[in-house]
Amino acid sequence: MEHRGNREQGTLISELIQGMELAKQLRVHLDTASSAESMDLLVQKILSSYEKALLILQFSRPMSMGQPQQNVGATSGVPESPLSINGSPRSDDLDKDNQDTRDVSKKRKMLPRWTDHVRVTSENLLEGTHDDGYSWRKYGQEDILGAKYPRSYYRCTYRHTQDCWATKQVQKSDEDPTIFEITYRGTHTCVHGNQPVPPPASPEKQEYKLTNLNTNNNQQLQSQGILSNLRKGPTVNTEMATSFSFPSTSFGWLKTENHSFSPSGVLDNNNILNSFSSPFTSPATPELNYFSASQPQMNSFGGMLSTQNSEPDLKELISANTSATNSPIIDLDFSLDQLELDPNFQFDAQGFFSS
DNA sequence: TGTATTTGACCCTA
DNA sequence: TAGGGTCAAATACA
Repeated sequence: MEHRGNREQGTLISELIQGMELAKQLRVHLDTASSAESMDLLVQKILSSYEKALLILQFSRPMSMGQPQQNVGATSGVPESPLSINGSPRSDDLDKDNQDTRDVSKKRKMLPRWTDHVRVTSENLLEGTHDDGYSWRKYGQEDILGAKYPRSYYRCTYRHTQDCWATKQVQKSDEDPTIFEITYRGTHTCVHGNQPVPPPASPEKQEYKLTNLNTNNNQQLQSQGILSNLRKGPTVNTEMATSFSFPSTSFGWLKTENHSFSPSGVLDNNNILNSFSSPFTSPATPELNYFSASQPQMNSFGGMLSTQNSEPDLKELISANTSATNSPIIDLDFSLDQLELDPNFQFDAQGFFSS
């Protein structure tokens, strides 16, 4: 099944690339005012390629991409109690279906993820002691290859009692030991936090992420209620910077006196982040983090196909997005960096995939 | 196959 | 006794 999925991915990529190339040719034809017949032929080829790609997606979804329970988990950050099926996730008598469920529970790559950088002061030198408004229980610590300091793993204290699947990883920065890099995964669904617990990202917002990341129009964001939903972030007593889990392009946010956040200078004036109004509150919900993390080098495909995005995170993002929308590209798991999309080629995520 | 992540058992502490 | 940290082992993933 794995091999079949890989083969389908390869075919899918080929079809999409072919479609893109044909679109490029069509553009050349348009520029040179070629005959209507040749352009019509190209259009037919393009449509054919994308139809094939969509067919591949549709047929492969039930097998390798369509794991509804996984999608639900990705949407809300709360897998549907995968561990409670047999009592123990390590049971060797798990049948195949349960094996799939267990896969969801183990490395929950689908969960939205973002990273805080917390500078520790004399007031809280102990790692992980900063108050981010939630109750955590440490469940592991591991030395990470190439890192000076071990990484600690925390999960929500109320995982079992309230089925809250939020986790975080805390690791001391190699460069600056006074900074702890805290990576959050999933959103809290428990009600024990010091702060109001944000509801899981709604499908509408997830859809918004997919289709509107290529806009740097602050007014548009506000009109859709996105900015107004910004929640005050972790209440940390320390100087704190927040960045996001697009490793190669982490954006820094320096906390200011009034507990708001401002760009730390990584981004230039053309960046989408500067289109947000200031003061900017700490990202607290994944969807907003991904908004902030959307790349300055925007291009097509809803603005998410940045060459700077690391592939795993990009796949995460896409999965998170699509899982909430029942889009045909659910769990699309191909190497996006193989696709060199023409900057002028406009994917209309909604229109394109809904036909 | 090596590494990262998660689990459950065990222990400590308030 | 409940809650949290430590640790070895299991497991997923690249």
